[in-house]
Amino acid sequence: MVDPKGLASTASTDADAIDELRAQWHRERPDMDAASLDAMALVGRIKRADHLLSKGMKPIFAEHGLEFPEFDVLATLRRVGAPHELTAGGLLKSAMVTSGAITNRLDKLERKGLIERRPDPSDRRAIRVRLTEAGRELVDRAVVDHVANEERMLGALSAEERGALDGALRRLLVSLGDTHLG
Amino acid sequence: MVDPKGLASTASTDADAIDELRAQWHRERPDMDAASLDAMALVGRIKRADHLLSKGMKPIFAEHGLEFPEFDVLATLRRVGAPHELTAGGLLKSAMVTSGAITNRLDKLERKGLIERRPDPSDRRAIRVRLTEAGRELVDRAVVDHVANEERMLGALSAEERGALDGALRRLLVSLGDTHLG
DNA sequence: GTCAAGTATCTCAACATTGAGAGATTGGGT
DNA sequence: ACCCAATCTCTCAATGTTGAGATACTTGAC
Repeated sequence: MVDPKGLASTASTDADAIDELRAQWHRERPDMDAASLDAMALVGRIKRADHLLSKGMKPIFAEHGLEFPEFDVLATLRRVGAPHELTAGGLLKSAMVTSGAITNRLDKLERKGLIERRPDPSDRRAIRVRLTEAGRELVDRAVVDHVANEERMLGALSAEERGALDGALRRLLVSLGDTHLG
Repeated sequence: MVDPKGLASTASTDADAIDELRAQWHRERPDMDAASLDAMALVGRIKRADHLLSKGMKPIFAEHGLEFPEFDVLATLRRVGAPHELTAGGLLKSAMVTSGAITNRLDKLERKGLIERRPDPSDRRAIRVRLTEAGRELVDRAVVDHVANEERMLGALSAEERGALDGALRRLLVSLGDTHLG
């Protein structure tokens, strides 16, 4: 078992699944240098963290009769402010999915009466998607439970650790060009 | 526009899409406290980082005729070492997907001649999945390009930043119980 | 030994997404 | 005015995943 971070004497640093993965690659492919393995480990940790956090969110959304894709649309409409309206294209870019996925999400939400579609008065190719009263009430309730759950899942990290993590991720995102929602 | 990190005077810190999202929520729901918004932002950054990194990996896998799910299985078998063999259950736990997904992945890889399924001699419920020679050669080639690409995508971060990010993510993962691959 | 509970894999329907493409509309250049 | 490229949304087949259930086998308690 390698100790890539040189922290064997630091009792507070426990190993995670990715340390195991890195050690396996190091044993099997000793030709890969440390920087490569570190990159692989970091990307792997981001993926696994996303996976576990997403899994932990599901039950909260389910309590409100939603799944993440639906909540994502409702929350996007909610946070742009009254009249809680965007075009399908605006939603698409914010959600980072393709147009087919947005059509599907809107169909589901429309059937539930949480959003309405109306023609865009200034561009007849576009539609305007708007939260219904029921939709606004639901997302306003759901978001409170959702963020409380997120805080709970991050509970093991101190404010300093969260700040460091957040700052480094912001720099990564900026470098990947993720500078705008729409 | 809020400045949640108090870094307005630090010219080197650019805003990303999540800063925009946070500002929108702050304006629309001033009742949500800073810690809640910070948690939402951090989780959002992890999700967006995963999404962008995953998207950036696709073309590399495609160059080798693979998609991520297939590469994931091949890489898991490769890194356990000779004879590059695991049960379907072992693969399932490492990949964090359900049994149906693993069956599907193995079917595809078997059709391509990259893995073989044989009965487990010591447990007749189980199957042993093994890299073929073609599978081992392919994954050994693909992994080199893959990690080079990962390094490239992380290129904007200094070694110190990567270390801080990695360390904080490890602590998060450990706190979420992600301590073993299998 | 027998039986119940647990485990390993596969099957299958439901669902979300992608990616290519169609249809309608817009807008700039000529 | 006209055209052509770009834009906006929807459609649809293909793909991958989940989650429940079926089947076969193993294990431990009695």
